Amino acid sequence: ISAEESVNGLTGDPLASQSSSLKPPSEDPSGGESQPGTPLPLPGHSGLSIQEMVAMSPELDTYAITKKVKEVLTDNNLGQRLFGETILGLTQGSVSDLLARPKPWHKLSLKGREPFVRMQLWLQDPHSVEKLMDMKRLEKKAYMKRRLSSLSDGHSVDGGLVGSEYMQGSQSPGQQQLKKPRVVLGPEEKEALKKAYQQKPYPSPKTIEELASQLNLKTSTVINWFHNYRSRIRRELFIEEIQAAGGVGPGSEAGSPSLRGSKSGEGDSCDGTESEGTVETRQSLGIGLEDHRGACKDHDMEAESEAGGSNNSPAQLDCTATGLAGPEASSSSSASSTNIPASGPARNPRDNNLRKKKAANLNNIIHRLEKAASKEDPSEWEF
DNA sequence: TCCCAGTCAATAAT
DNA sequence: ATTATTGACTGGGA
Repeated sequence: ISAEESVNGLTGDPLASQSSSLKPPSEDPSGGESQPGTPLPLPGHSGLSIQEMVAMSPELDTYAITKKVKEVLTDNNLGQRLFGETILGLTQGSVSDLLARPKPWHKLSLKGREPFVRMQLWLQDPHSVEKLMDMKRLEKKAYMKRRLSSLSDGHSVDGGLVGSEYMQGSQSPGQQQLKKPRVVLGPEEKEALKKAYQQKPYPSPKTIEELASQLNLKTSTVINWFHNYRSRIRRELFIEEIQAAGGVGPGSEAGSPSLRGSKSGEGDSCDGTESEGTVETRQSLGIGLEDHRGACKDHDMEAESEAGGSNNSPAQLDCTATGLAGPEASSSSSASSTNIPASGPARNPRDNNLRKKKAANLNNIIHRLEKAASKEDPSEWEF
């Protein structure tokens, strides 16, 4: 009991970033008063806003922090939803992502560092756990209350809250179907997109358009997919960087690029008959992990190679759909014919599609370099 | 405009 | 019930 959280004076907070429009859900767990845009309780501390603290934070070991946080949470049976909502001001999904794949401190933007600073602060707080547990109890109580009242009272309670609408229902008078159906790409579509990515991480609008129509997807979906894929690949690399450097735990050496296999899964296997290794990817994590940000300038220039492709540099196979319906085809994917990967035996038990990711990233880098090289003076090539 | 970093939020997977 | 995944959105850059 005793929810003695000294909410203290709100830290001025000049401009609350964060705008977010409506946020219907987000039930407010009992009494706790919290504004949608409020920077969160934020541990007492001096009267600094987090932003200020982030700005002067000394460089934290994000990996160690997330590791510790995960440990504390599991040890005490605290879920990441509660933790995220209460301590970080983030949703469960974001927390999960953050804890599982923290980016190294130096690659984080100011905003991106914020959650880590909050976590650090939380870890330092001697009562961190108790406070969270209190919150949990509080929530449970509120939940029980609701249940009980709806049970004994037999019905609706809250006076108008939540206007969530279901959708579905095909018809309904004047309906605006305001409830995104949530696009879900089928395995084949992802497959095709990945393939396209490997040849061209930065497809031209033309190519995107083409992919979209071939896969029967909205253009924006394809664009989004590329954006997401690129950044997620990038992130994977960051992780490697951390693990390779960290001296934590037994073993863990620097030098031998041994990587624990990520989950298998991922049907994938792009290599067709053609050889196996994708180009020489033999970079034993040594390349420039620098942050060549802002070093390259670029003008546009896209060399497109369509069909007849005869150019290509690295190894590559034909692109376009992977045994996908042709151009049109109404059909609604789904079902799918468990495609038969044609190339019979996937002779590759030891997948490690991690290599592939690296290769893809190399292509990515190459892409940028080429762009920079094609025009303008090569300022500085750093290697 | 395109890109990216951060997130959200629906829904898959455990 | 939680945690993991992922298409889409937002805001900042250039």
